[in-house]
Amino acid sequence: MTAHAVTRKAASRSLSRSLPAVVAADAGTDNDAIYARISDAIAAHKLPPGAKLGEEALGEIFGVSRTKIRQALFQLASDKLVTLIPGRGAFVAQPTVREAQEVFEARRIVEAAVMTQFVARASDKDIATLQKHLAAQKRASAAGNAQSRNHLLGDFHAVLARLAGNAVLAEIVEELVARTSLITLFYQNTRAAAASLDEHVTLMAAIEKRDARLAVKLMHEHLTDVEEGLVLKSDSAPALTDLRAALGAAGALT
Amino acid sequence: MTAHAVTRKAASRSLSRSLPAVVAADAGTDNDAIYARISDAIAAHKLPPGAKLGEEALGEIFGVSRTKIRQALFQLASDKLVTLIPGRGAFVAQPTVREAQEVFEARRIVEAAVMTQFVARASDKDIATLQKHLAAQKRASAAGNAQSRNHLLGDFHAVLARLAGNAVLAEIVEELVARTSLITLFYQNTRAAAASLDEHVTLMAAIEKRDARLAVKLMHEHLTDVEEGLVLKSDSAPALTDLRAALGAAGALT
DNA sequence: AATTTCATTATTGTATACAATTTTCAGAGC
DNA sequence: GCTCTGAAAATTGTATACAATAATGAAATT
Repeated sequence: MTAHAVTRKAASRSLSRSLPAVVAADAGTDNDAIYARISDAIAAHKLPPGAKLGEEALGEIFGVSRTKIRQALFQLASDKLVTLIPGRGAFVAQPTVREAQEVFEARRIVEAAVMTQFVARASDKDIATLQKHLAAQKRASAAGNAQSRNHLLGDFHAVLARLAGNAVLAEIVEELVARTSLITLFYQNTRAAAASLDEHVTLMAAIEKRDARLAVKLMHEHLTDVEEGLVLKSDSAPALTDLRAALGAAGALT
Repeated sequence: MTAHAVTRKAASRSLSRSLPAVVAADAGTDNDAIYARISDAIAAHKLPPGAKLGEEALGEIFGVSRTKIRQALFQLASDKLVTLIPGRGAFVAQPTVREAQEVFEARRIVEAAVMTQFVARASDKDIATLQKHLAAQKRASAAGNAQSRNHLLGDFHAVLARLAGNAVLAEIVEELVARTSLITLFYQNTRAAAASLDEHVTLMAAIEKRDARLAVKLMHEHLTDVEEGLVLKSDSAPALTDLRAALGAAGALT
């Protein structure tokens, strides 16, 4: 009984699951497929912060009972993507300015360390993997696919962390990246995503030269740049959304 | 609808809930009281790694249905204290050597940063809070209460992180501290806990002098010392335990 | 005697049913 | 017209029931 099975989160969260696949339609109702679909919808800005996530409504959309929906919602809450208000239900989280700052501060700390480790330990194959990922970012950006591009821009950090070799740190980064995507929705992003891509390119160059000090410095600046691109949005969003539309109806009877 | 309620984890995990309280007996069956009781039992080494956590058995002990037990188990799995094997059930996690190393590496990175921030931002009141906590550690140690002492030794790090002002980092530290307590069970701790206490005292001195550089260095060394105090245990534990005994029977009909 | 097979038992996974709470909104009162 | 009250509706919280899967153990076969 060595028993080191998935701890659920590890299996589900992996942002790095291949990019295109079927984006909208029915992607099965496997246990954490529901988690992934809601999470993706939030990351893709289909579900605005504050949106009510009714259990029965979600159950109808996914064609499962409230039981599984609740599981997914609890997990999303544990990842801070959803806020549970006892007796009232689940809502897409609305990160505060303070929380946003703290997330970026945490990312600078953790990802700087991750970068150091990556440059020190990475094999040529690891670097090649990262290069291919960067190429995919460029393609999505050139193709004008904003959703895919944004997903990949965040995923780049997750992949880098995973390749750095410390799974504990990698999971922390993945969680923080997911929260960041929610933050970028809630606060206007004045900087073009193109700037982020450029910085990834510069970062990659430092990595290829195995210049750890430079790479860490660039990562730090990159994250600060992204944070500074955010500004407190004037007011808040509508908060009421058609769940079925946002999640790309897949449930029973149309 | 500002709606920033508890996200469940935040409310439940806080190691810092006051120390003594009722340790064994029935501490209610509030939603996350169950999480806390199981978590504490693991941290207190009442439930050995590998122990089966049957849903029905736990339900009887706590006097609730499997529904709530399942919630708690999922949450524990998300915190890596419990391993869920699909179709087989829940077991107290058995951290690998690799995982243990990664946790300590992560702690060094995060807690060094936390220390920097604490020294920079802490008010005199914050430092006093920490001093009082250190006094409690000394008392528990002097009293020979191993369980309370161990709890407080870990809690010290969590309190420090919480006082440093970044809630995101604080939660990460709390999670890592909880995992550490599980690790220290699975691997022999050759270093006496007294050594840990000594290092906390030294750490506190550096903090009082507001010597950030020294405090960070000491924190780094402290965590490395603790890690080096661990050795791969000869073989594994019994893995079969009487749940009711471990959790301090509180359920119905004795 | 050891191993395989298969029915039995136990446990987990999911759905449904019921209880408790909150929301909604009509109507009374000011 | 506005606010307060309270019953009805809707939604969440919890328990139970059923289905599916895994563990157990006895009988049969080699």
